[in-house]
Amino acid sequence: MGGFDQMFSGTRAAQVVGISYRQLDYWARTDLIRPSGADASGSGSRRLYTYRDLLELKIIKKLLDAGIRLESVRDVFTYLRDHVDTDITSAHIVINGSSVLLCDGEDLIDVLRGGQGVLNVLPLSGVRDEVDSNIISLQTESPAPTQRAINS
Amino acid sequence: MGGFDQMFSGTRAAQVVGISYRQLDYWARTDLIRPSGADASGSGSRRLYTYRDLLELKIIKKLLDAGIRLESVRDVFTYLRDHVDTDITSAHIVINGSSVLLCDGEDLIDVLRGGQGVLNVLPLSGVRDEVDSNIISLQTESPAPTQRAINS
DNA sequence: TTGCGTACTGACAGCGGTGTAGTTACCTCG
DNA sequence: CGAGGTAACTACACCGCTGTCAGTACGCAA
Repeated sequence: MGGFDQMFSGTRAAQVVGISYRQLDYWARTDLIRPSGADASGSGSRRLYTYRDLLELKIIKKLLDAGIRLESVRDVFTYLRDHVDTDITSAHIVINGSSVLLCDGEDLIDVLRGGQGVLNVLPLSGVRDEVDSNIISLQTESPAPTQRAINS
Repeated sequence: MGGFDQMFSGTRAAQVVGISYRQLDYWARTDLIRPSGADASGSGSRRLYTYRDLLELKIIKKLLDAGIRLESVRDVFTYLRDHVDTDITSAHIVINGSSVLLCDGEDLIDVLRGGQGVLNVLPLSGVRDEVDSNIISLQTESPAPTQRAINS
């Protein structure tokens, strides 16, 4: 799947990730996740989301589906962006109160064993697969317009 | 700590657990957790919470503190009460979507390794300790009234 | 350039959860 | 029994999030 250079409109991004446009809009307006390709610039303009944006959107959705409050998800992403530079598709995200780790293997088990509070553990193994799969199936159902590399 | 036969008023229960009375009241009214000793029967009446109620309240608080939505916590407790009979102070609560497990040791690691969605893991090791400790310290600050076995 | 499609925008409603404050009535003590 | 303290009750406000709908204006194809 060589979708790294693809750009996705707001509408398409919401479809791929499986959220409502309203949610996407609200998250962008309230700075949870803004489109990296192009931000909105008024009525009728187009947001452009990168492939990496879509992965992040999917992670947010998974956390919400797991019952995490959006307000907590905000804290998680703020922390992640300030402290974690590595590729977000590796391993597991482990949320321990206000700290967030990326770990796997024995590290993961250590964290688990050492915990006193609630841990939220999100395996990232399926995130990319699901996004890729949705990009393809939606492309089949409603192909992108003529212009290259824009999914809208 | 031989508090198993103790009864706690609503006010005291909220103090011990570290929540507002408003929260406790709302949770009781909306059936998240009702007092097992005695339910409210009108203005001026007294709720009575058992020690086990306090443990459950504490678990709820810990889940909320971890950013879990109250609505999700409701689902967890509904499931727990329907499916899990064992002593709730053992091991770890593992929430996997809409299913909830109590497990520890290798079971815990198996669940973790097999997961595709987000897991919420709550170690129960400290719950009893914290509740006990708070019962004692609050008893010292503001002792129970003369009537025996009622903490109010 | 024009016209159409539609993405963004703004407004408002509804819901859940929590805080605040006043009222009612129970409970306990003297 | 009566009085006082206070727990339960009720009302309402506020906030965050999500859904719905109508208006505005951008973007693209002809």
